[in-house]
Amino acid sequence: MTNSPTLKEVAQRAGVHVTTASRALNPATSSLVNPATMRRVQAAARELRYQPNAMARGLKTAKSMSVGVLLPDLTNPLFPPIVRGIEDVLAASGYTTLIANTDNDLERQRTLFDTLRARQVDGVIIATARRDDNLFTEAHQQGVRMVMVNRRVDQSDIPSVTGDDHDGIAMAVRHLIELGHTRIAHVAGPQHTSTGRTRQRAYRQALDDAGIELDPGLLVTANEFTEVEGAKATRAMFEAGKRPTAVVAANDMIALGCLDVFNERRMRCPDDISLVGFNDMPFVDRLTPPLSTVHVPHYQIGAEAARMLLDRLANPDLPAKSITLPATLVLRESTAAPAV
Amino acid sequence: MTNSPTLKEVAQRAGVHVTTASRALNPATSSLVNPATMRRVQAAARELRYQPNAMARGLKTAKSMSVGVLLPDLTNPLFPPIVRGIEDVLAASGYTTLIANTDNDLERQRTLFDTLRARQVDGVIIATARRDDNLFTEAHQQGVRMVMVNRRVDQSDIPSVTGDDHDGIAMAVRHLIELGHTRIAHVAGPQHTSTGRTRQRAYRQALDDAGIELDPGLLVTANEFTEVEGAKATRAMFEAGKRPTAVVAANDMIALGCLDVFNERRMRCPDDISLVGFNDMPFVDRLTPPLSTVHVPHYQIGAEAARMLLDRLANPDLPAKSITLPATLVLRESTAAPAV
DNA sequence: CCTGCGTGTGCAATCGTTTTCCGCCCAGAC
DNA sequence: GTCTGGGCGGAAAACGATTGCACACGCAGG
Repeated sequence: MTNSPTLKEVAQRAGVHVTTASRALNPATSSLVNPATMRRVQAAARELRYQPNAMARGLKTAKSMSVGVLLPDLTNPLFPPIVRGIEDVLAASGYTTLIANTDNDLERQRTLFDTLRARQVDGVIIATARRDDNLFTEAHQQGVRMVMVNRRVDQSDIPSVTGDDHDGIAMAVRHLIELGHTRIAHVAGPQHTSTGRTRQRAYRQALDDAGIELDPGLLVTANEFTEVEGAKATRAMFEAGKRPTAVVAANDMIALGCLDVFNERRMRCPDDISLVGFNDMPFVDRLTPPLSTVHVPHYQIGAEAARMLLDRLANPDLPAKSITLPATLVLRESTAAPAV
Repeated sequence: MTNSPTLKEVAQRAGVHVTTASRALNPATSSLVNPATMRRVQAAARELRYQPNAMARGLKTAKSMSVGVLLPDLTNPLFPPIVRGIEDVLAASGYTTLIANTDNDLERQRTLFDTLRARQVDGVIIATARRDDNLFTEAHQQGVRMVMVNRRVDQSDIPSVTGDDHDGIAMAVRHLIELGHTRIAHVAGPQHTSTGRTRQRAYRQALDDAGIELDPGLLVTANEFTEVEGAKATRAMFEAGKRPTAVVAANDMIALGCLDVFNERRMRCPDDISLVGFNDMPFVDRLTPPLSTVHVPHYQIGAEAARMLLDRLANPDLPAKSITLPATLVLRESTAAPAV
C-alpha cells in the first residue's frame, strides 16, 4: 500500500545491519544473535509496525506460504464449511488460502490452476476433480503438492480426504428398506465424479444385499449436482411411468429438485413418497419437510485435508494416503413407511 | 512448486536477452520489440508453459495484483454471493482475492488485516466494519485503499457499497401496516453496526410516518446477527408480556431465531403472527413458511464494490463515493392480516 | 562522407528479503 | 604477550522479474 517500513529501516533504527535484523526477527535464526540486540531490533520493529514483505521473502525462500483451493462454486452451501475447515488449520500454520471458483468449466479451471501456480502457491486443495482428470494427475506427477477433498481421481495416488459415500448410501437404502420400501429409486449424480459414481454403486449393492432386484427405470442420473438437473432427472423418471415409493438422491441439491417435482405432481413427502438426501447441507433441517439425509463432516474434511497437505509440504515424500471420514444417517421428517 | 521455467530460460530458448523476453511478453511494452522476435519469444513461452513468477513481478512493481476481503464468517449464507461478485469482477481484471474470516473477533481482525498488508494486497474490501471502527479509519488515512460492503463506518469518507437498509425496512413496515397490523415489533441487530442501527431507525420512522406510536417494549435488540441471539431477544420480548401481531427482523438469521421462538410458544406463522426478514438469503424461500423478506442484491453489491476498488486503484485520488443499491420487498408466506 | 535519428536490443540496477561466507573481537589458556 | 576459538555481526550474492539508460545499426539528408 503506502510506504510500509522495510527491514532496512528497522535495522537502521536499531543500529544494526539489515542481516542482523533479519536474524533477530526470525525465530529460527534468532539464536545467532545476542539477546540484547535482539530485543533492540524487536522493539524497533514494533515501533515501526514492521511487517515483512511477503513477496520479497517468498521470492528468496521459494515459498509463498499460501495454498490454493479449487472448487466449483463457493455459493453452493456444501463448500463454505469445507473452506472454513481448510482456512482454520492453514491459518494456524501461517498459510494464506487462495480460493478459485471453476463453475465446473474445464477451460476456466485450467486458467485458474495456472494463475495459482503463477502465484507460487505451495500446494493445492482440489474439490473439483473428475474421475478421469488429467490436468491434476499430470501436475501431481510433476511434483505439485495437492490433496483432493470430497471427490477423487480414479487410479491415482493423489492423496484425498472424503466422506464415506458408500456407507452413507448403504445406510440410507437400508433405512428405507426397514421402513418397508421396495420400489426405491436413485437419482444419481454425474458419473464423471467419484461421488456420483460410488454413490450409485453403493445404491445398487445395497439393493442387492437386501435381495431386491434393481428396476433399471428407477435409476436415473442427473447431469449435475444441482436442483434443476435433479428435478429434470426425476421428472423424466415419473414421465416414464415409474412409481417409486422412496427416492435416494445423490446429494441434497438434487433432493431439492426431487422435492420440486413432488410438488409439481402433488405428491406429499413423506406421506406419498419418501426422500433421503446426502451431505446434510446447512438449512436442509428447515425445509418442508425437514430433510432426512446423510451427514458428512465437511468442516473436518476440510481441516483434515489441510493438515494432510501441511504434512506433505513438510515432508514431501510421505506416502500418499487417502482418508475417508465416517458418514452418519440423520433422520428427520422426509421418510416414512410406504402408503399401503 | 517444482522448477517452473523462468524468464531467463524462455529468453535463452528464444535466443534473446531476458529484457527483450520481458518486453515481448508484456502487452504494455511489446510495441518496443520487433514483431518477429516477439513471436519467437511467445512461442518459447508457450512451449515451456511459462508463467511469470507473481512474487518476483510484484516485488519489482510494488503491486501484488491481489486484494483482501475481510468478512465475519464465510459460512454465513449472506457472504458467498457477495464474495462471488467480488471475485468475478476482480478475476476479470487479473486480480486474486484473499479471503479472511474474523469471526467478529476484533483481535483476530487486526491480525488478519496485518497479514493481508504483509502480503502487499493492493486494496481491501471490508464487510466487518463497526460504526466506530478505528482500525480501518486509521488505515484509510494512511492511504490504504479500501471499500466497505454492506456495512459502513460512521462519519468517514471511506467509500462503500450497501443495500438500501432504510428503504427496505420502510417497505416491510408499510406492508404490515397495510395488512392491518399496528402492534409491530422490531428485533434489531447490534447497534454498533451501521446496518443494525439504520434498520432500527428506519423502523421507528416508518411507524412514525404512519402515525403509530412506538411501544418501546416492542423494540428489542439482538446482540449479534445470529439465530440464537435473535431467538434470545424475541423470547425476552414475549416474556415481558408483549404481544405483537407482526415482527420485523433486522435480518434473516434473526428471523430464523424468531421462528424458533414462535414454535416454542406454539404460535403459527403467519396465522398468529407475521414475520418479515431482511437480506433474502439463499434458501429462506424454502423455509416453513417461506419467508417474506427484503431482497438485497448481494452479488451486485460485491461486484460493484470490486469495481469501485479497481477504479480507486487505477486513480488513487478519486473522490470517495458511497453507492446504495435498491432493496425490494419479496412477499412470500410469512405475512398475513392479523387475527381478529 | 559525415551527422543525426529512430528502432531494436542489451546492460545493469533495483525491489526487500534470506543466507552463505567471512572477519572481527574478546575471553581464556599457555 | 601471543595464540585459539567461539560468538556476533557485516558484506555480498542471490531469488525472478521490470526498467531507465546506453549502444549498435541502418538509413536519410546535407
